Amino acid sequence: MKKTSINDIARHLGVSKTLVSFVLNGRAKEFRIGDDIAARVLEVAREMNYQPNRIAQGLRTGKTKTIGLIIADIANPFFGKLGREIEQEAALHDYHVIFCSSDENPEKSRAQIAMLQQSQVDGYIISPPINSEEQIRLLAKGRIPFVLIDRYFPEIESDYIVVDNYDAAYKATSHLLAQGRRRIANITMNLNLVNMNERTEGYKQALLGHSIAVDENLIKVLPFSHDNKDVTKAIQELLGSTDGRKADAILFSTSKIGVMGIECISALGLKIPDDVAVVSFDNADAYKICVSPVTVVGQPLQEIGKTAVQIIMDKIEHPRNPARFQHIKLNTELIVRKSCGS
Amino acid sequence: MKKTSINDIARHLGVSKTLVSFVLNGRAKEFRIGDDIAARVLEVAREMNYQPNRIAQGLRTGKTKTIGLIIADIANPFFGKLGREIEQEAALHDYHVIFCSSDENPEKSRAQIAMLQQSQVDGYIISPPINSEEQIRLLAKGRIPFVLIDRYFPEIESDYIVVDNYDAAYKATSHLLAQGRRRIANITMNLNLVNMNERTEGYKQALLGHSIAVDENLIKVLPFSHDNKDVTKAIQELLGSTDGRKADAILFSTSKIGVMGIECISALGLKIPDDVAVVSFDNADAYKICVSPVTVVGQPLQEIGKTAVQIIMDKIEHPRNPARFQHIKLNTELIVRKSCGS
DNA sequence: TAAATTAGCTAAATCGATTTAGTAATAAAT
DNA sequence: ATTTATTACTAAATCGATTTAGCTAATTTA
Repeated sequence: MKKTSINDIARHLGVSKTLVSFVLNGRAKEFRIGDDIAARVLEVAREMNYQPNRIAQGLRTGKTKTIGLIIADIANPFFGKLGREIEQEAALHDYHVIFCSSDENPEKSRAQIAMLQQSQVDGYIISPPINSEEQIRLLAKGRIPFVLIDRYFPEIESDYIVVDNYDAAYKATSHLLAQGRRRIANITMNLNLVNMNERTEGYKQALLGHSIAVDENLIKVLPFSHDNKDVTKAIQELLGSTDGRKADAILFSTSKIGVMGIECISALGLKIPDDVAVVSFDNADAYKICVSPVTVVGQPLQEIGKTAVQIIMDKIEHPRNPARFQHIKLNTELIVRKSCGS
Repeated sequence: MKKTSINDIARHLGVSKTLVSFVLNGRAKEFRIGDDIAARVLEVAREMNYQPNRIAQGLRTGKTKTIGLIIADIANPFFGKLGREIEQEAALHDYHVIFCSSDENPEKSRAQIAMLQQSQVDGYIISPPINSEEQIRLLAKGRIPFVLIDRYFPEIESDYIVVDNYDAAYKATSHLLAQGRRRIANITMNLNLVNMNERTEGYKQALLGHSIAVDENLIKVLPFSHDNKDVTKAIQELLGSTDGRKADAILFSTSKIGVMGIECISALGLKIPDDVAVVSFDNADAYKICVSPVTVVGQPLQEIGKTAVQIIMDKIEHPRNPARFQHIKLNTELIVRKSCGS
């Protein structure tokens, strides 16, 4: 049972495949195809269950109706939710998306971009790992539409959609200060990532704004591919000593770190918020049912995803020369729960 | 800066594109291409940064090196993790994957399958919604490789990979019984899904096996697209009355329901495990940092994902006629934490 | 009535690869 | 010296669409 092609329909009706193509593309009027034969084509196409071959269309038109998405890890709910929004918005434009998890590894992302290029995707949405500047620059040269999300490279001209990380961390830290916390720690990861860096900057400025000196010992930067051990060590150093703990509050810069961190805090037998207050980036499900539900910085995932797709679509449909780049910075929302005291 | 094609290389070297194709496919020896010219081709290909056009290859060879994945929701960590495993294993075979979230909606899944067919994917991995039997049957007729995961249709001949849901629920329920619980409830969703049905069957048989009658009032079947309200209602009915609660334990059949459920339990001011013991399917992150960490039924996601891809690859590479179908049933692991008492 | 226009359709090129069938030149065998 | 093999390569068909250029017959205009 081979698939029906445009040729099969043409042969079946004794007309040219040109005619069939015109009709199926809804351009019958434009090319003065007779009403009766046009109707017959549609009818036969349905009868024979004709499905256009997108690969063939793609070869001829240069459009695959596919966008490539590179994120750190689709198993991470933050990216999962983002991916879902992107998939949904893309579907509205009759596009589908190839998901690639880079693990924040520039070598992986390089290989993934290459593969997506070979597959002739029409556009890319990328959350670029550090040290992937060169790949991105190359992409830009290739004139293939792309948007960066979550982070960006200040030195590269491109479209990007991010949240106001500085402001978000500033708000979160201020909230902790307002609850009377003074020795506020920050656990984050590789500060070469702009977004992480901005978060820590916002945290520092909030402290300074309230006339509190920044104590570098309270800032724990985890190695890139962190795991439970790294988090445990950081928490130990901040809260471990029995006589007077170093910190009375922690700002987690990602939910992956935060979830592990809270696990450690519980393991140490400490209570949130009594022994230590907690705020985290990203509104993970886990935070809702936590020992004491965690106050978080919520990101507008739907808007990020939707806008990213829309920018890509716009670039695909209206290739501008020279390009004008959109730099979109969205606001976050501090969702107050119980982890900072009442 | 247009992309380099095989023709460009051929022209540049004054040879035929046939020769170039042979060399680039590593079939130089096979077709007796001279060593020197073969070396030159490779050299020039690198210099000109040649990237094969997979779309063109796909059209000619009929292989797109793409597999389509249809799951309920990529934002759901269960499917996110599964998707990640599938992506990873596929990459090993130089395949990539198009993700589609069906929301358990058969109409969506139908449209997604159609789109994937048009895109000529080489194979499908599908977690089929209820009432999608007809689509699956059609796929089977089309001779395109596919595997079902998480659930299957007993009446359709196909490959599938599932876990032993009956056994998993039996073990989980037995564990609750062993902790002295007697009024054990089950909150699940649409029982037309085989996997959900098997879970509830395992639950019932465990009760009967311990000479406890099944009380249908303790089994709450949530509507298909359930949300917080549905869960709240179920929990209310089970635990709401102040005088003597109906249930002293709950088995949640999915983590999505379970996480919401625990939120409700907390909202009612009840304590786990003192007021009610809890076991849930799926080892969600949230369960690790819960008020009292939740005992769960862990599924072998890596094995499911890996095996699914391997079966698809095998079918793509060795199209068998007549087909022989693999029915794989994997074991689960009961991960005991604190939510059932000590 | 001849020229110009329009309606309705088709042939063939094209996208970028793969693959079959073949050719020309040289070397080996008879 | 002729036939046969072998070596090194190429022309052209093909996959399934889109699209340009053009053709014929009927109709309108001059």
